[in-house]
Amino acid sequence: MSRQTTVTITDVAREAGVALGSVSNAFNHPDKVRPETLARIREAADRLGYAPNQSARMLAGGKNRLFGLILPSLDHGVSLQIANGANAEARKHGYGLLIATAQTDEEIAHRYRDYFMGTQTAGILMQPPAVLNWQPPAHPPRIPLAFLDIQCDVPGHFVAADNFALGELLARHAFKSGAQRVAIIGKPSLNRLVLRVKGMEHAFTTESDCAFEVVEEGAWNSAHDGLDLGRRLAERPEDTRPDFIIALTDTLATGAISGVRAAGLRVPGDIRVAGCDGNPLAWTGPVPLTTIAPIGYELGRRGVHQLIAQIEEEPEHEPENHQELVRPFLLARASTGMNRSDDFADPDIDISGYL
Amino acid sequence: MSRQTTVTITDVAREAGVALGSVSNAFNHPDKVRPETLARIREAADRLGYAPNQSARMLAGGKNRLFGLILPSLDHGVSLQIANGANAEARKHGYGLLIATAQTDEEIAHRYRDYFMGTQTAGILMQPPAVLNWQPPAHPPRIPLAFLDIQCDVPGHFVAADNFALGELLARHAFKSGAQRVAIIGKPSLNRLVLRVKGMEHAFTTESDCAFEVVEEGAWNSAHDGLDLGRRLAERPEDTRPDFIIALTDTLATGAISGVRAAGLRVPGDIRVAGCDGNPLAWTGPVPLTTIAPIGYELGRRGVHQLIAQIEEEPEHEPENHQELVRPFLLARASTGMNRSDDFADPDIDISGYL
DNA sequence: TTGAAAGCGCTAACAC
DNA sequence: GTGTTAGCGCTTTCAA
Repeated sequence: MSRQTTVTITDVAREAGVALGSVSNAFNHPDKVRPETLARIREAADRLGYAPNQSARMLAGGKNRLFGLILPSLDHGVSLQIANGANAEARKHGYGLLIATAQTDEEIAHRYRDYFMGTQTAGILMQPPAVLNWQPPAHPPRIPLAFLDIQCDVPGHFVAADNFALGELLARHAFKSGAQRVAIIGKPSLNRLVLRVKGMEHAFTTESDCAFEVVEEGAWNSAHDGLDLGRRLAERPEDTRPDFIIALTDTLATGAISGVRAAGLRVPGDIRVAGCDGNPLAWTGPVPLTTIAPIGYELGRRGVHQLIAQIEEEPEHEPENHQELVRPFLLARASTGMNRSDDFADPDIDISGYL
Repeated sequence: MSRQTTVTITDVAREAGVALGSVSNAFNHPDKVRPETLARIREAADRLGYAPNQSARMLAGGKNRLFGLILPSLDHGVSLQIANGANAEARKHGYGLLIATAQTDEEIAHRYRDYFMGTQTAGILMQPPAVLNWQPPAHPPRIPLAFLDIQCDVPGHFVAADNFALGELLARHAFKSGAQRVAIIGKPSLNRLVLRVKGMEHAFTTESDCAFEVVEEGAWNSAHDGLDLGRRLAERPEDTRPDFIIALTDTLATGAISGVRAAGLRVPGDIRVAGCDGNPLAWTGPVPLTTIAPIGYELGRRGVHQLIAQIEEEPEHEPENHQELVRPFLLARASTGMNRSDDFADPDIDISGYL
């Protein structure tokens, strides 16, 4: 038996000896079917291996308790955290989550977006690719939509870390831990990096008399460039050498630590080093890195909230800007001397807890 | 304008002043439409913000160049690798990939499976949850289906690391590096762990006269239990103390290294330690860990191959068992003394390359 | 409670 | 090439 390609609702109805409509009710409004009939229908469905054709369901007007999440990749720390946060929160509210990765290819991202829209997904979450001055599509979306990990002031829904506050936080950590000369390294080639730098500059100039410089060099996400920068800074004569390095990303920071040590200096003994983006993937170096607590999970959670809010609220007459900012927290560890660097695997850097 | 809920193909046809069928052709068989008409249609579609209703498309008989991937979670090293491998391979063959995580909940996994089947997904890939004696569902699938990270001999398609060979590989590494007394630690509570142990036992007994014992204690994936075991083994009197520890998982191994060091012994100086499952998430300890090269990416790739093969081949009359085994490779690093443990962030443990 | 019938938006086959 | 039409499988009225 069952060498047939497709089992339809009609087959189940025939098998159970009831009308088609009753089978539909059995699945969608079980309370409207007499229990005994319901049992017979379920049993018939099982025997036949019936799985409803979702396309037909949706077409006929069903709602889909499913969100779509479009990520540029799945190997970057934040994306993974977003996926897990969004998944947990969606589940909590009775929704499922489908994740797609677009490999930073706009064309592919569009295709997934159209697919999700075209299958009556309840909402779409999207982390835009890491490009400077990214802008959301002009067309107002036809279904709930929110963008993650991006600060933006055009109409739409956006969730991101408060990168300005994040910059301030790290700057304060630097001068409170006694830094005299701070070097901020990394090219601010993304809006969020620019905001971090602004936050740092603001805190340094208004709250301290600590000297600082911005070394705008190297790719924003290259451990190799970090190593190079770290070494060069460490090799400066002692009177111009920074005693604290803030790297705009953790990857850069990890590289910088290696660079400083390659130049024969100690971290945090001679130079303290901090990262900026709570990226557990970069936490594999010999010194546990001070950085921001990973925030992606929270971004994912809040994104789902935004979606649910859009579903429940009246649609807006005038599209407005909804920017939600998540407050960052510092993770003070050995690389800035705020925590012992012991011999054991530091439980703080069991990264699996952060993914 | 466009305050309308849905834009249909009819709207586009009217807007472009052509018949409905031409719009359909414009999207699905552009070559069947006069270029000038095509341009007019595309422009109208754009202006209206038209996105085809995928449900209707599928219902009407379209094929979906999309695979579904169901994972127990996204925080375990292998799952992430699978996702990336499957994604890359799918893309290469012109398919998309939708990823869902079931949180080890069979019920939810079923729901995603039914969803994928019900949306005419071209095929489904599934990594079963980590339970002993897992078995695939009895119903022969109606669409291409393959299971990843599992060795199984019932009818169906399965892809996994060759865990027996993996065990042999590690055992050989141990006795070739001069081990006299080996302790294998971890409870073999999953089929794949059992196979690893069998492989080790086989290699030890047939190829060496090295003494070995299996310490079946602790959860299979707990760094804490690893620490405990490592410490206890290190605290044994020198004549019964192992000089080589093979942990059944990397998480256990990382813990064990800390345990050995906590007991005042050195790794690899006094005791060498190796892991077993190429899980980059566990590579955060102070000593780079010898283990198997991460294999998940390859599992994902091969899984997609299996799916494509099923799509292209004739359906089988008699369902057969197709078990594909991926050959494991050793990643020899400092924890077994096969590689220098230098001061810098070891490029080998830049885990992002393995995810 | 149940059964019959009207579409949902689209594709493909057909006639023009 | 272009336009017309018959379903795809299901949900949801509406009568019975």
